[in-house]
Amino acid sequence: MTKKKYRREELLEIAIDLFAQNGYVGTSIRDIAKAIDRSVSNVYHYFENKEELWLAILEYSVQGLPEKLRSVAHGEGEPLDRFKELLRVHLNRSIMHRRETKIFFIDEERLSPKGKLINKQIQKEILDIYVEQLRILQSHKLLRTKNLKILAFNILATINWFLRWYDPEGDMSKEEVFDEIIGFVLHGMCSE
Amino acid sequence: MTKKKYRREELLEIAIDLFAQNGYVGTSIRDIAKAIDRSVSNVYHYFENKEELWLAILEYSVQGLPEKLRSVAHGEGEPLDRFKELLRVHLNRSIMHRRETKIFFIDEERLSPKGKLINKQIQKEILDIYVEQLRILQSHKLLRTKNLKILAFNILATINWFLRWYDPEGDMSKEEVFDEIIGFVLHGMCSE
DNA sequence: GACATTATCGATCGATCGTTCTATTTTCAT
DNA sequence: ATGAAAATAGAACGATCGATCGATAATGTC
Repeated sequence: MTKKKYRREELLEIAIDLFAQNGYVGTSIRDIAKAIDRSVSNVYHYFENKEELWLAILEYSVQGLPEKLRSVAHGEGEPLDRFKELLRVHLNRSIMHRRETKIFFIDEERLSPKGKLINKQIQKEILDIYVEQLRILQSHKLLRTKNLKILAFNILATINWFLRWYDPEGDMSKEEVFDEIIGFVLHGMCSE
Repeated sequence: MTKKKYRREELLEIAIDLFAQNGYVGTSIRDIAKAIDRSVSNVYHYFENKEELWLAILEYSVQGLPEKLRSVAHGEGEPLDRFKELLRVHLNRSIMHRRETKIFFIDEERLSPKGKLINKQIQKEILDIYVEQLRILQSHKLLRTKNLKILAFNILATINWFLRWYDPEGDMSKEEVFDEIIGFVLHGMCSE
């Protein structure tokens, strides 16, 4: 039982690596099988087809993100502090699931209708969480704009883009970078 | 003479459409040929191979972006006004070359070393332009952070992400959205 | 130890991929 | 009008793709 899970998750791990590096279309079942030194049929033994494998990865990692964000958003404390915590948790989760998060944003247009739907749905869930939190901040007169949706998009832009440039081996610590990003989201680039 | 250019650019236009929609790996030469109702060999008559076609698209559209941004950045006026204009021109250019800009950011990892190099180079050029302008603003004590590179990344995040969510058919005009984004970049989400 | 289940493999399928080849038509300068 | 050059088409190549098949090996249950 645990053995079965284990061998299956080994496959998932390898697939995550390859998908993150070469994308959905750019990764073949043979690539995955070769990388883990198994046969092609072995992959099909654990996953019905290529897209189910892809979706299993999403389920394996990204799918839990909305729930996690919600639990933080609905926590205690000052609204603005909660929002900062939301950003921090989101950033942290992105970096902990770096590969899966990358996968989530590449080749999204190349999935089947079912896959596309799931992808879009998760993205919408996350957007809604942010819009909801922004609405609370707005009711406290803490925001400088009333276009909550665009504001949420801009915030998510900053969060989702950072995986593209952040280098874990760089000279800045994770926390420093997070503070920098959160500062930007809250106050932008200007000093006054 | 113009005929040759014309037929070649017809091909480019179709290729841009398909690449933007299905990505580099997701678009076959046959797809392109079929879409424009020509033969596969005809495509190879105008472009040496698939990647040269891809690079021709970059040259055709995106390659001119750094030059354009530089000309705006080196223009006249107050530094902060110049920077706003820089953002506006960049956003406008993105939306005018919507498909090509999308192409520029998808499948970048799946190119040959040569293609990857060109892609990275253009991105670095653009980043440098922003860092340079931010340095000027910093010397005028207009910035709230000293991490210019991270700040530039965050700004570019907002600009480059907006193509993912902006709907030209939506109820907000282009200019309204631009103002919203520029406001976010300058002052973030908070009112004070 | 017998037996059903699970895991794994190699071979193979038809489809499609990027690319090349040869041949034919069209265009254009002379 | 003629001949070179450019444009186009169709067939084919070897490689690879996702997926399936039947057979074999490993595992767990009774």
